[in-house]
Amino acid sequence: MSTARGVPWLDDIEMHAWRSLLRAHARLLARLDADLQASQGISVTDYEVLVQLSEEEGGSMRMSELADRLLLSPSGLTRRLDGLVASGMVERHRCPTDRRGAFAVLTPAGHARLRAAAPDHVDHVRRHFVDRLSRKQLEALADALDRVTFDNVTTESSCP
Amino acid sequence: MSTARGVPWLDDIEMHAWRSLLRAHARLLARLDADLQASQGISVTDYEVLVQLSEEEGGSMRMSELADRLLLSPSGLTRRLDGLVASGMVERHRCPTDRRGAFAVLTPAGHARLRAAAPDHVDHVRRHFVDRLSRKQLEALADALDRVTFDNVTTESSCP
DNA sequence: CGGCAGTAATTGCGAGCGCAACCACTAGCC
DNA sequence: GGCTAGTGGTTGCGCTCGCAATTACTGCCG
Repeated sequence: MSTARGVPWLDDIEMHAWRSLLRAHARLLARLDADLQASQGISVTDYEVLVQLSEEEGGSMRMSELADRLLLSPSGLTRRLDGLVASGMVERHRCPTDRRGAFAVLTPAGHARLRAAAPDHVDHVRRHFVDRLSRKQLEALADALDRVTFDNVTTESSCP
Repeated sequence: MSTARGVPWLDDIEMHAWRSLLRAHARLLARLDADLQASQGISVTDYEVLVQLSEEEGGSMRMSELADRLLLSPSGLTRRLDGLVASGMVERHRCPTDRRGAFAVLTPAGHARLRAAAPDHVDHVRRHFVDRLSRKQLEALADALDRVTFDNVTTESSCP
């Protein structure tokens, strides 16, 4: 069976894979967010900011770089950082060599908050995701999903 | 290496699988939404409503049932339907046997809109997702993701 | 029958995010 | 040097969504 344009419809297996991806993502994120909020009073998105910064030398990263890693738009990051700055976990520093630019810098308080929350979050991710899959399944999952992501950057590539 | 609570940290493979899931979902949805919006002027979320209704006998479904299938909260669905009703693709019908309830019903115009958009959307899903994976990979993906979803319903289950 | 707990859908409100417009600044070209 | 194109980050605005409160109704128990 084909669509009007000759494209074959999705069969059961294809549809199943597609819907499973949507469902797994939605439920997993909702669950992890609820769990971390309940046990540590911090959202997963804020937590991810702290993680990214902590992985960088000096706990410091350019805004644009940080936005890329968090899959966030520049404006989204600006406002997310506002909250973290307000609660003293991150500071903004002007870039000395390019005065347009700014760094997000992890404060000692932010680092402490991350260290306090990390064990719980890792535990949640294990319980709801990692520990439900075998080693081979994890590798296969990552491989398949990377194949999907590859070349799916949002940059327009319309060459007729 | 373990966290303070004795939970082992995620190793490279575990972390890779986890981040790949987040990235694949984010990029894929952004891409499909942009593509369908560009080619058919309809959002993927609106499209999904039409799909769910069309799969039901008479193109009609209870609000709560529809919300579940779309992974949407009741209030979210109410407002999403407002838009579709305003553009004439869906109607609300009161339930005759239970006057609290309502049905969302696909109109002929909504059905036509769906038929017009479906080939394009299926094509996009194929190009960015399904056709990038082998049959075995699709099955493995669905299986792994279902294992993650299983029992991850948002219902609280806190029994000490 | 009368009251009351439970349920279906909607509405008020606020959080989070992206796009487009907007500074502030850099860099290249004359 | 001065002008212009381009870049990094922030702000105005609007959209989507979830939670909590609300409305309208059902169904049960006395």
